Parts: sequence; structure tokens; C-alpha cells
Amino acid sequence: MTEVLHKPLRKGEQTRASILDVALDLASREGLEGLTIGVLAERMSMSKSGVFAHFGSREDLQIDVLKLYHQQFEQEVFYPSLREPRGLPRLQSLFSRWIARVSLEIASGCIYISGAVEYDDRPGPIREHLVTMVRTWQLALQRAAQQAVDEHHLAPDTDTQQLVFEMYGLVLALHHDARFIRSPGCVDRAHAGFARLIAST
Amino acid sequence: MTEVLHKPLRKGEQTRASILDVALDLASREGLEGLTIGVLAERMSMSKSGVFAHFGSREDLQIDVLKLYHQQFEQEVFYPSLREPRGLPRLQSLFSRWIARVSLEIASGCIYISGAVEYDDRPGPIREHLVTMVRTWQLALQRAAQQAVDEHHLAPDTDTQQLVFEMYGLVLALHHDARFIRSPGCVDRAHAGFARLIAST
DNA sequence: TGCATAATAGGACGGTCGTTCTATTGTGCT
DNA sequence: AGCACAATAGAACGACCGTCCTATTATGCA
Repeated sequence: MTEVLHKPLRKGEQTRASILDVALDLASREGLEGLTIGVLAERMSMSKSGVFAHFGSREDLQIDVLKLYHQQFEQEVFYPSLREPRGLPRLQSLFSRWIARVSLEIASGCIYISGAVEYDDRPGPIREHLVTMVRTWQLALQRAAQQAVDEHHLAPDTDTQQLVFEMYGLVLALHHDARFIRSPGCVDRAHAGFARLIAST
Repeated sequence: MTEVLHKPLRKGEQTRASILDVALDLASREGLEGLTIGVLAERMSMSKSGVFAHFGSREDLQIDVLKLYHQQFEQEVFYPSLREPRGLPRLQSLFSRWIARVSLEIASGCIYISGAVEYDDRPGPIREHLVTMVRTWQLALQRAAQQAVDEHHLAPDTDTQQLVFEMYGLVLALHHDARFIRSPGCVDRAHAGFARLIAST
């Protein structure tokens, strides 16, 4: 069990990791469904079977990509915000970092968002993993919102589920207008929406 | 030119129309990219080539599906709202009918929304058509919002682009939580968001 | 009813997909 | 250095894709 941690990265594990990196980039651009082993192999300058051997199946590869994305999301958005004081500052930080990440992702795309559309009607383990991750994130937001209520930063009758719903809407609108419509200034609009949202509760 | 209008539907045009109906249903569920001629032919109990012959290419088929969707959207959401008086009533009607349609589409999916994700990074005529249609809809909303300002139903300094941005976000969040997360009560949340949106401007 | 032509079927094409098998190359330990 | 074995390559598979070509069937008008 634990001795695995001490084992240094053998060659295989190392290339497996870099395959996953490229796969994440690819899936961000083309969607998880658009992630194909042939293209992945080409980008890696490897043979299809060479790439394939590192994962039991394409589905396992997709799930591993998903887990990697989740990990990066936590690292970039969630954990840093925990250093902010409970309540509104932390909620504000979560939202800002979220926006910042989606803004950077304008060139590549957010897998949580594209995955939600790709797998909204496609049962299976990928959908289940995806739903769990997004639910986790929504619950984290809701917890932060509740803390803001407890700290009297928000009105005591605040519907935190409604709050998270609308925050998610702002980010979806940002992703939509930035990546699809490509209209400028939508990052500011997302921030303005959040400010109004906080002010009116 | 005009004598085409008087020509009754020959057999071919008739089956072509019903193919498009099935294709629209299929594309709503699987996405425009998931719309495949083989599956379409199977659903029609026709041969692949029999289906194919009605459209010059798969891309043309997809564009025709898009146009059909646009037409239905206008018919169900846009035109009926024009009978409401200018200003807030009409804006409210546009939003309500929009929500109602997306709610009914929970079982099948909205092509504007899924298409936005599928084609946000895939250049070509399909993307162009899609962007034009969504832009048209957003501009219609913005026009209605501006009329609400002119009628003094909304504050004179209202940022109508911001308003449309947030309305779109509410619908995207509804689509997300209803179809992907499958959390109940999000239709009410979309309405509540709109009410708060109007109240706070 | 016959005939021009529209509508559809059937089969084949080259391509890509995920996956499997076998062979070859490379690594890392004793 | 040599050996066990991990890592990768290469070819082949069946399945599905869009598209094309040719034959057959159905339609609708004279």
C-alpha cells in the first residue's frame, strides 16, 4: 500500500503522466467525446497501441482525464480560497478565481461545462464521475454561501441554493459569450452580475 | 421563382420533411455532431442512400435541421410574445415562454445550448449559422429590454446588454441543472432569478 | 395505360474508430 | 554483462462513418 508512495516514477508512469497532460489539453478543446486515441498518439509521437497500453480502455482514459482536471480545479480555485476569512470574502474569492480560470480557459474550454452538455443524456461511469465532481463544487459554493449568512455578511433569509444557481448561471453565460459568441467584455459582466447578486440579497 | 410556392408537396418533399422532423428530434438528444445518417435511416426505416439523396451532404442536413429549430423557436417563443404590450410585459413573456420551452426540452435538449458547446471551437458554416441565430435571439431580447426602458418600466440607466447576459445565464443554469444535474425545482429558480433581476435594476 | 422521371435501395469505397494480438525494443536490477 | 520484464510498435479485426455509383421501384402526368 504505502510503499507505492516511495517508489520512484518508472519510465512508464512518467510517459503515462505526460500522455494524460496532452489528453487533458485535447479534451478541453474537442470535448471528452472528441478525445481520440489516434490523435492523442499522433500528438505524442507514439503508436496507437503504445498509448492505449497505459489505459485499460478509452473510457478509463477519459475518466483519468476527468480526475486530473478535477485535481487542477481544486488546486487553482478551491484551496487558495480557503485562506480567505470565512463568509463573503471567501465566497468572493471562490467566484473570482473561478472566473479567472474560465477566462484563461477561453482558449481551451472548461470540461465541467462542455461535459455537462456532452453527458447530460449519456449514462455510464463518465457521466457519474462528472456529476459527482460538479455537485461537489456546487456544494462547496453553497457551504461558503451559508457561512456568509452565518457571519451576517448576507441576509439571514438568503436562499443559498438560489444564490449558487445564479452564480453558476453567470459563469455559464461567461463561457457561452466568451467562447461561442466571442463578444468582448463578458468577464466584466460576470463580475457585475455577482456584485448585483450580493447586493440584492 | 414564385410558382414553386403553388406546387403541391410531391412525395419526395413530404418524406424530406418527415426526415427533418426525425433528424431534429435526434439532434436534440445526441447533439448536432451526434446526428448520423445511419441512425437517421434506421429510424426512418429507409436505406442510408435513400435518406442521403434528400440532402447534398451531412452538413447541409445539419444546417437544415438548424433552420427548422430556429423556425420552431420563433414560432413558439418570439412571435406569440409580440402580442404582449411593449416593455416589461413583452420582456416577461419572452422570458417565460423561453423557460417553458427549455422546460419541455428537458427530455430532449436545446440545440442552441448544446450547439454552443459543440461548435464553440469548430469553424465552418454550421457554427456561422448557429452564431447568427443565437445573436438574433439575444438582440431580440435586448430590443425588448430597451423598450422596457423607454416605457419607463425599467430604470433609465439600465444596461440592457448586462440584463440579457444575466437572463441568458439563468436559462443556461436551468438547462444545466435540469438536464445534467437533474435537480428539481430549478424552473422556479430561473423565474425567481428573473424577478430579482428586474427588481434590482 | 404507358412513359418520363422522381424516389429509393443496395452495394462498394476509403477512412477512422477502439481494441487485440504478436513481435520488437528498451529499461533497470543482480 | 546478462536477464527478466516493462514499454512500445506494427498489423489486423470488425464496426461505423459519409459519400458515390448503379440498379430498381414508385409516382404522376399525357
